[in-house]
Amino acid sequence: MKVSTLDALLLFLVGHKEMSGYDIRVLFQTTPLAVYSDSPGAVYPALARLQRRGLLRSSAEKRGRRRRGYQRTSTGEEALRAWIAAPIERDVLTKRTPELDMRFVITGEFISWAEARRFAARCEKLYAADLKRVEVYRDGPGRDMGRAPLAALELGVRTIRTRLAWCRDVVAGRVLQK
Amino acid sequence: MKVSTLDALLLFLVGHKEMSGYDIRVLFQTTPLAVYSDSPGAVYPALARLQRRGLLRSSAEKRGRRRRGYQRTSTGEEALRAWIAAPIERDVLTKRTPELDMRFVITGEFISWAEARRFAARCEKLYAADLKRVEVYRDGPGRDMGRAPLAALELGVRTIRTRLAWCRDVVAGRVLQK
DNA sequence: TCGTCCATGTAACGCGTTACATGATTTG
DNA sequence: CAAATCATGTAACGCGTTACATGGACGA
Repeated sequence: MKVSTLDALLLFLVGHKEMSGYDIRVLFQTTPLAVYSDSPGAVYPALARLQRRGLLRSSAEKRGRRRRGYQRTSTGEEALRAWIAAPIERDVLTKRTPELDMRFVITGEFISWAEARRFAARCEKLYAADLKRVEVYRDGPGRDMGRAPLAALELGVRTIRTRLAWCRDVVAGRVLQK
Repeated sequence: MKVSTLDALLLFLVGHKEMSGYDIRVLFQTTPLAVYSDSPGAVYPALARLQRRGLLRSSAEKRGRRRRGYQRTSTGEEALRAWIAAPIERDVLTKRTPELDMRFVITGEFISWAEARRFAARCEKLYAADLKRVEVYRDGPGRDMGRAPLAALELGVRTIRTRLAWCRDVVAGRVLQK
């Protein structure tokens, strides 16, 4: 059962503690980690889709209140575990980093910190390869670029270095010291 | 005349040198700077839309060949200049960085390197403010987060620091030395 | 009861994705 | 001429965006 990143995030949040669409919207407005839209047109349909697919279940009405609380089903848990265990696609590394970060967080909270470290270790290897590739491009076909593209490429290199170093620090347990 | 980031990139590319949809697809496949999809279902409709809006013009058929070469119209140039001159939205800084990088490159190539530096200077100020905001969050409500979210937040901080330092280097002319 | 939050939803629209369908040109 | 490659397009689908609609809860 394949799910999107937003789906996975919703499955994670709702399983951790019963939540309503409104709760999620508030959460998305107030924490800097959630990169997702808090607009009703994004959240409510996403929840409804997950319910229709059987990954979520909703307590229709609690105490006569008109508030819809969602919980994760066992099928939903399977889907979430599958999402966490999926291989890391290359383009996620540099082009969809928020997705990668989200996955790290969910892995750490839903599975274990140790598993999150293993995830970081895998990313480290991929970033190391990626860094080489970009540097090769910069020193090869990148030669005849203008100043602005070259500078942007340099930013790309630095960004990968930053993320690579962070992975190493997570693996080595150096990341929460300071 | 409002245009998307992809629109702006197409307007830039096509004005620099007459290009076909296929040329653009090949470019998107081979350069690491272009974050955009090279799928025909993305490129051709985008070009067609721009032509329908009068921002691009196409030489129907060159020498009986069935290749559609696009050029920028004067309206298209206006739209591109407007896109470059637009204010920098906050969420672009951290949530849609490829867009920001693209804008830096286009500014440098289409206007001037000096203008690109001014753009970097504006980003620098915004990043400095952003860094403070995220650090405040980390030391405030971020206190009661788990290890993984905290580590992700740390990555966020480092990423902003990297981009901030890059902006400073661009402004100071230190970015292409080494 | 009137306004103001809380809370959920829906409709129109744009756009990207995947997949398929061609036509034209080159190469063997 | 057949096969590969160049080059353009379209159709179905999913999903996010903006904007609007609704309806209960609660205080003044």
